[in-house]
Amino acid sequence: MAMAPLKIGDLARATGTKVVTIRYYEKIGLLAAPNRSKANYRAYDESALDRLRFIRRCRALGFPLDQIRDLLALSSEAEHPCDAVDRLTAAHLAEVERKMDDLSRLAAELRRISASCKGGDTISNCRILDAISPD
Amino acid sequence: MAMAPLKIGDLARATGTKVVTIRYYEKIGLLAAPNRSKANYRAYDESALDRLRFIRRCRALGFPLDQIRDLLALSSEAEHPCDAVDRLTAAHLAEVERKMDDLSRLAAELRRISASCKGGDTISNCRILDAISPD
DNA sequence: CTGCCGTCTATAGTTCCTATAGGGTCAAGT
DNA sequence: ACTTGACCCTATAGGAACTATAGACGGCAG
Repeated sequence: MAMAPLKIGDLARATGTKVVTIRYYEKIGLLAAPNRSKANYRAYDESALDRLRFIRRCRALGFPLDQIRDLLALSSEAEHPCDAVDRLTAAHLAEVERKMDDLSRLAAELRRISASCKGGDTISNCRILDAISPD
Repeated sequence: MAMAPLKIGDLARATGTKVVTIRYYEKIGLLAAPNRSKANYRAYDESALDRLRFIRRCRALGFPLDQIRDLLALSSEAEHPCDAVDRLTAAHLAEVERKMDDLSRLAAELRRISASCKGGDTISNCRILDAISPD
């Protein structure tokens, strides 16, 4: 037995996405057009929820929609040729690791600022510009 | 003695930014308008390079320009009132930590895909959708 | 001194949303 | 049955953050 289908607003609330944004993703083919209810309302199932959640989190991490399309393709085409998958995952993995490095440096600096703030009532030496890949 | 000033193209190459984007950042006040050479070329110094590098990395991490403005303000105004700094850093830190979590889940899944790929010549079960905060 | 590349300003187009207008649907209350 | 309010629909316009293009000048290598 299937669960009660989700309306677009339910999906929006569950993922922190605006309703219009969901319709936009459908229009550009990132989300499949779902079945419609009698009243012509979009009726989603759980898999749409997973997919949308993934898209939104990737967006928040700075991935453009094209790259997200790539990543999603990895999940839906089981018979991908292996070398293509490898190239794609390796490239994305490298980027993800770079981002994690940058974030951890930024986090460290934010913590430092916050700590130096606890002492007095102003801060005086902020090295936030050095925080990310001083390279 | 000062270094030879950087032209806009040098800055672009050094930071992986398009020349037009740098001019755009200047126009919206994110980057200060630099001195000009005799030929009316923009002449940058090292500090512009640091600042631009920071901006670009933050953008790649999904921070909007407004938040980047905040972060940069933390570095330039030494006499920030402490409670405001604290609120700002705490909010950014929480977001940074969330992003790191998501990225590490994504990295793990990308590694898993890559590993399962090494064995055969196609992949069959991809759980990339579960990769980010299965929540 | 002639290419050719880099810079300049200014404007139009692209991506990824976001807001608004104008209208239909539905469950609850009266 | 009727209305009120929260939801849904399509369609279009606007905003943020670029990106591409046009048209003109600067500068330096051959």
